[in-house]
Amino acid sequence: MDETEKLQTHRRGSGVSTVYETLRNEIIELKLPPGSPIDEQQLSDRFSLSRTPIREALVRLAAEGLISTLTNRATIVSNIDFLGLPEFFDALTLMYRVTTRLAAANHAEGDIAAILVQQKAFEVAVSNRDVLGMISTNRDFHIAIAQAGRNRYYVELFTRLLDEGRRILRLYYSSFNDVLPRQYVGEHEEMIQAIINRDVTLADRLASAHADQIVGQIRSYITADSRQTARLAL
Amino acid sequence: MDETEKLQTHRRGSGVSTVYETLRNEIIELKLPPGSPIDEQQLSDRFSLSRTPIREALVRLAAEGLISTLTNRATIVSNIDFLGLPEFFDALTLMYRVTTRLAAANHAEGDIAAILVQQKAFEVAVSNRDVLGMISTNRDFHIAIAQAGRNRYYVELFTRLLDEGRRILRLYYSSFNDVLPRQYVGEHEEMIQAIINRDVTLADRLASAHADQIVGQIRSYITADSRQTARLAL
DNA sequence: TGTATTTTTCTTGTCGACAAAAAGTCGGCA
DNA sequence: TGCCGACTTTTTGTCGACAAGAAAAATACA
Repeated sequence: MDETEKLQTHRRGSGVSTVYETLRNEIIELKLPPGSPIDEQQLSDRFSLSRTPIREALVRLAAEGLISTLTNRATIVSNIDFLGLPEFFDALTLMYRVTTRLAAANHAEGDIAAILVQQKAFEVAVSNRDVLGMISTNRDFHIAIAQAGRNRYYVELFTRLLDEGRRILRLYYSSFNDVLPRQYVGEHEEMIQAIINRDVTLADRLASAHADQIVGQIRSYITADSRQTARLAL
Repeated sequence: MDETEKLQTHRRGSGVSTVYETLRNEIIELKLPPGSPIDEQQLSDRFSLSRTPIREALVRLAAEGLISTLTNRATIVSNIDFLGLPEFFDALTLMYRVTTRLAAANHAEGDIAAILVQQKAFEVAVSNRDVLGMISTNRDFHIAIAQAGRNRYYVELFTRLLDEGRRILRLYYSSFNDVLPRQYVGEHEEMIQAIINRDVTLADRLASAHADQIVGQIRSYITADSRQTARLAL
């Protein structure tokens, strides 16, 4: 780490949040890969803070499941649990459906505009073939929808799931081609229209199909047979 | 607080968990009512610990939303958000359904036994007219079902929702009569049978009805018209 | 040379103290 | 008497240091 994070003095109380958010981002963006050890002393030097606020930030990350702390031993970035993937897909699909449904039912003044902003950003990322941008703008788009649904419990769980999804997708982002993302743009537009029309049933159906698409795509990445010798004639 | 919590020396690392769990229980059981201030110094004395581990426990509680911390100012037990109750009911109902469904689909060796243990405890609480016991054993029963469903995301959210529900119910526990709880015993038994038979559809329907019951009951408590002068002839 | 045991080192968990921020208090002034 | 500003007190956020536990290294022994 060659970057000296903050040289100027922090405002009292802002330290923990800064550390928390910075580490959170680095974990989700795989800048800190799963399994990598977290050294408190090192972070203390990096942020020019005592170990106490560092520790509080780590406790918050641990509560979110982003890091795992072995008592009295090391603390590491949580591994991606491939065995738990079916559970993950199930919950993700349910949240896609529920949030889109609720958005159609509950959206109010300004929600649509917020959703459109994110959709626009997603479109730009797609046309730029900016794969990492697609992953993160797609997340923002769906969170905007969730927020329009006005249920903080769903928003919170969905955010966690989408961020966990970002970690997984980052592993395979080189596998992205540009045909599926273009399809997503269209699906997003359909969902927005259904939400505007307050067509709950259609919103649900579209979200469900959309979720199946994404889950299917992730599945195909993971199970992709990358053996170069597979087609070898013997 | 006349209770001296722990006089003997703690095992290293066990301190935070102890404080966390103790406070968590006291918050959920309304022993620490919503809005009551949390004094770090006081807790430090009570648990015979430095303020550092106390603080880490508080950070965890804050991450769960059980306490609210005003930066540089006070930290208090979170208020029960009555305005957010519709969201709460919606999420609670969904989790009732999803967990019972999954339990019917995924339960394995030993799960049923664990569920029956909790159901037995609930029955005992009901026949003893132990209202507080009913509230907590009912929670344990449904968490046992959720665990049989094998989805950690749902288990986690459901646990949070049920515990938040315990706080609310405690406020009205004096309103409990013994007719509804007896009905719950029957409904629980039906749900168990559906799970054993792996009848997903029936499990879903029963859970849905059960959730409606409970939500309706809480609603009736909250909106109960307790004005003594209401029937006064004028 | 391989294994068991002790020693060292490193990291984490805990502590007491200090500093900053806010609330509360007191006195002055209109 | 009522309001405003400076001072005091209280509580939180941060710090540097120490102690315990575990891993790694070094040593002793078969």
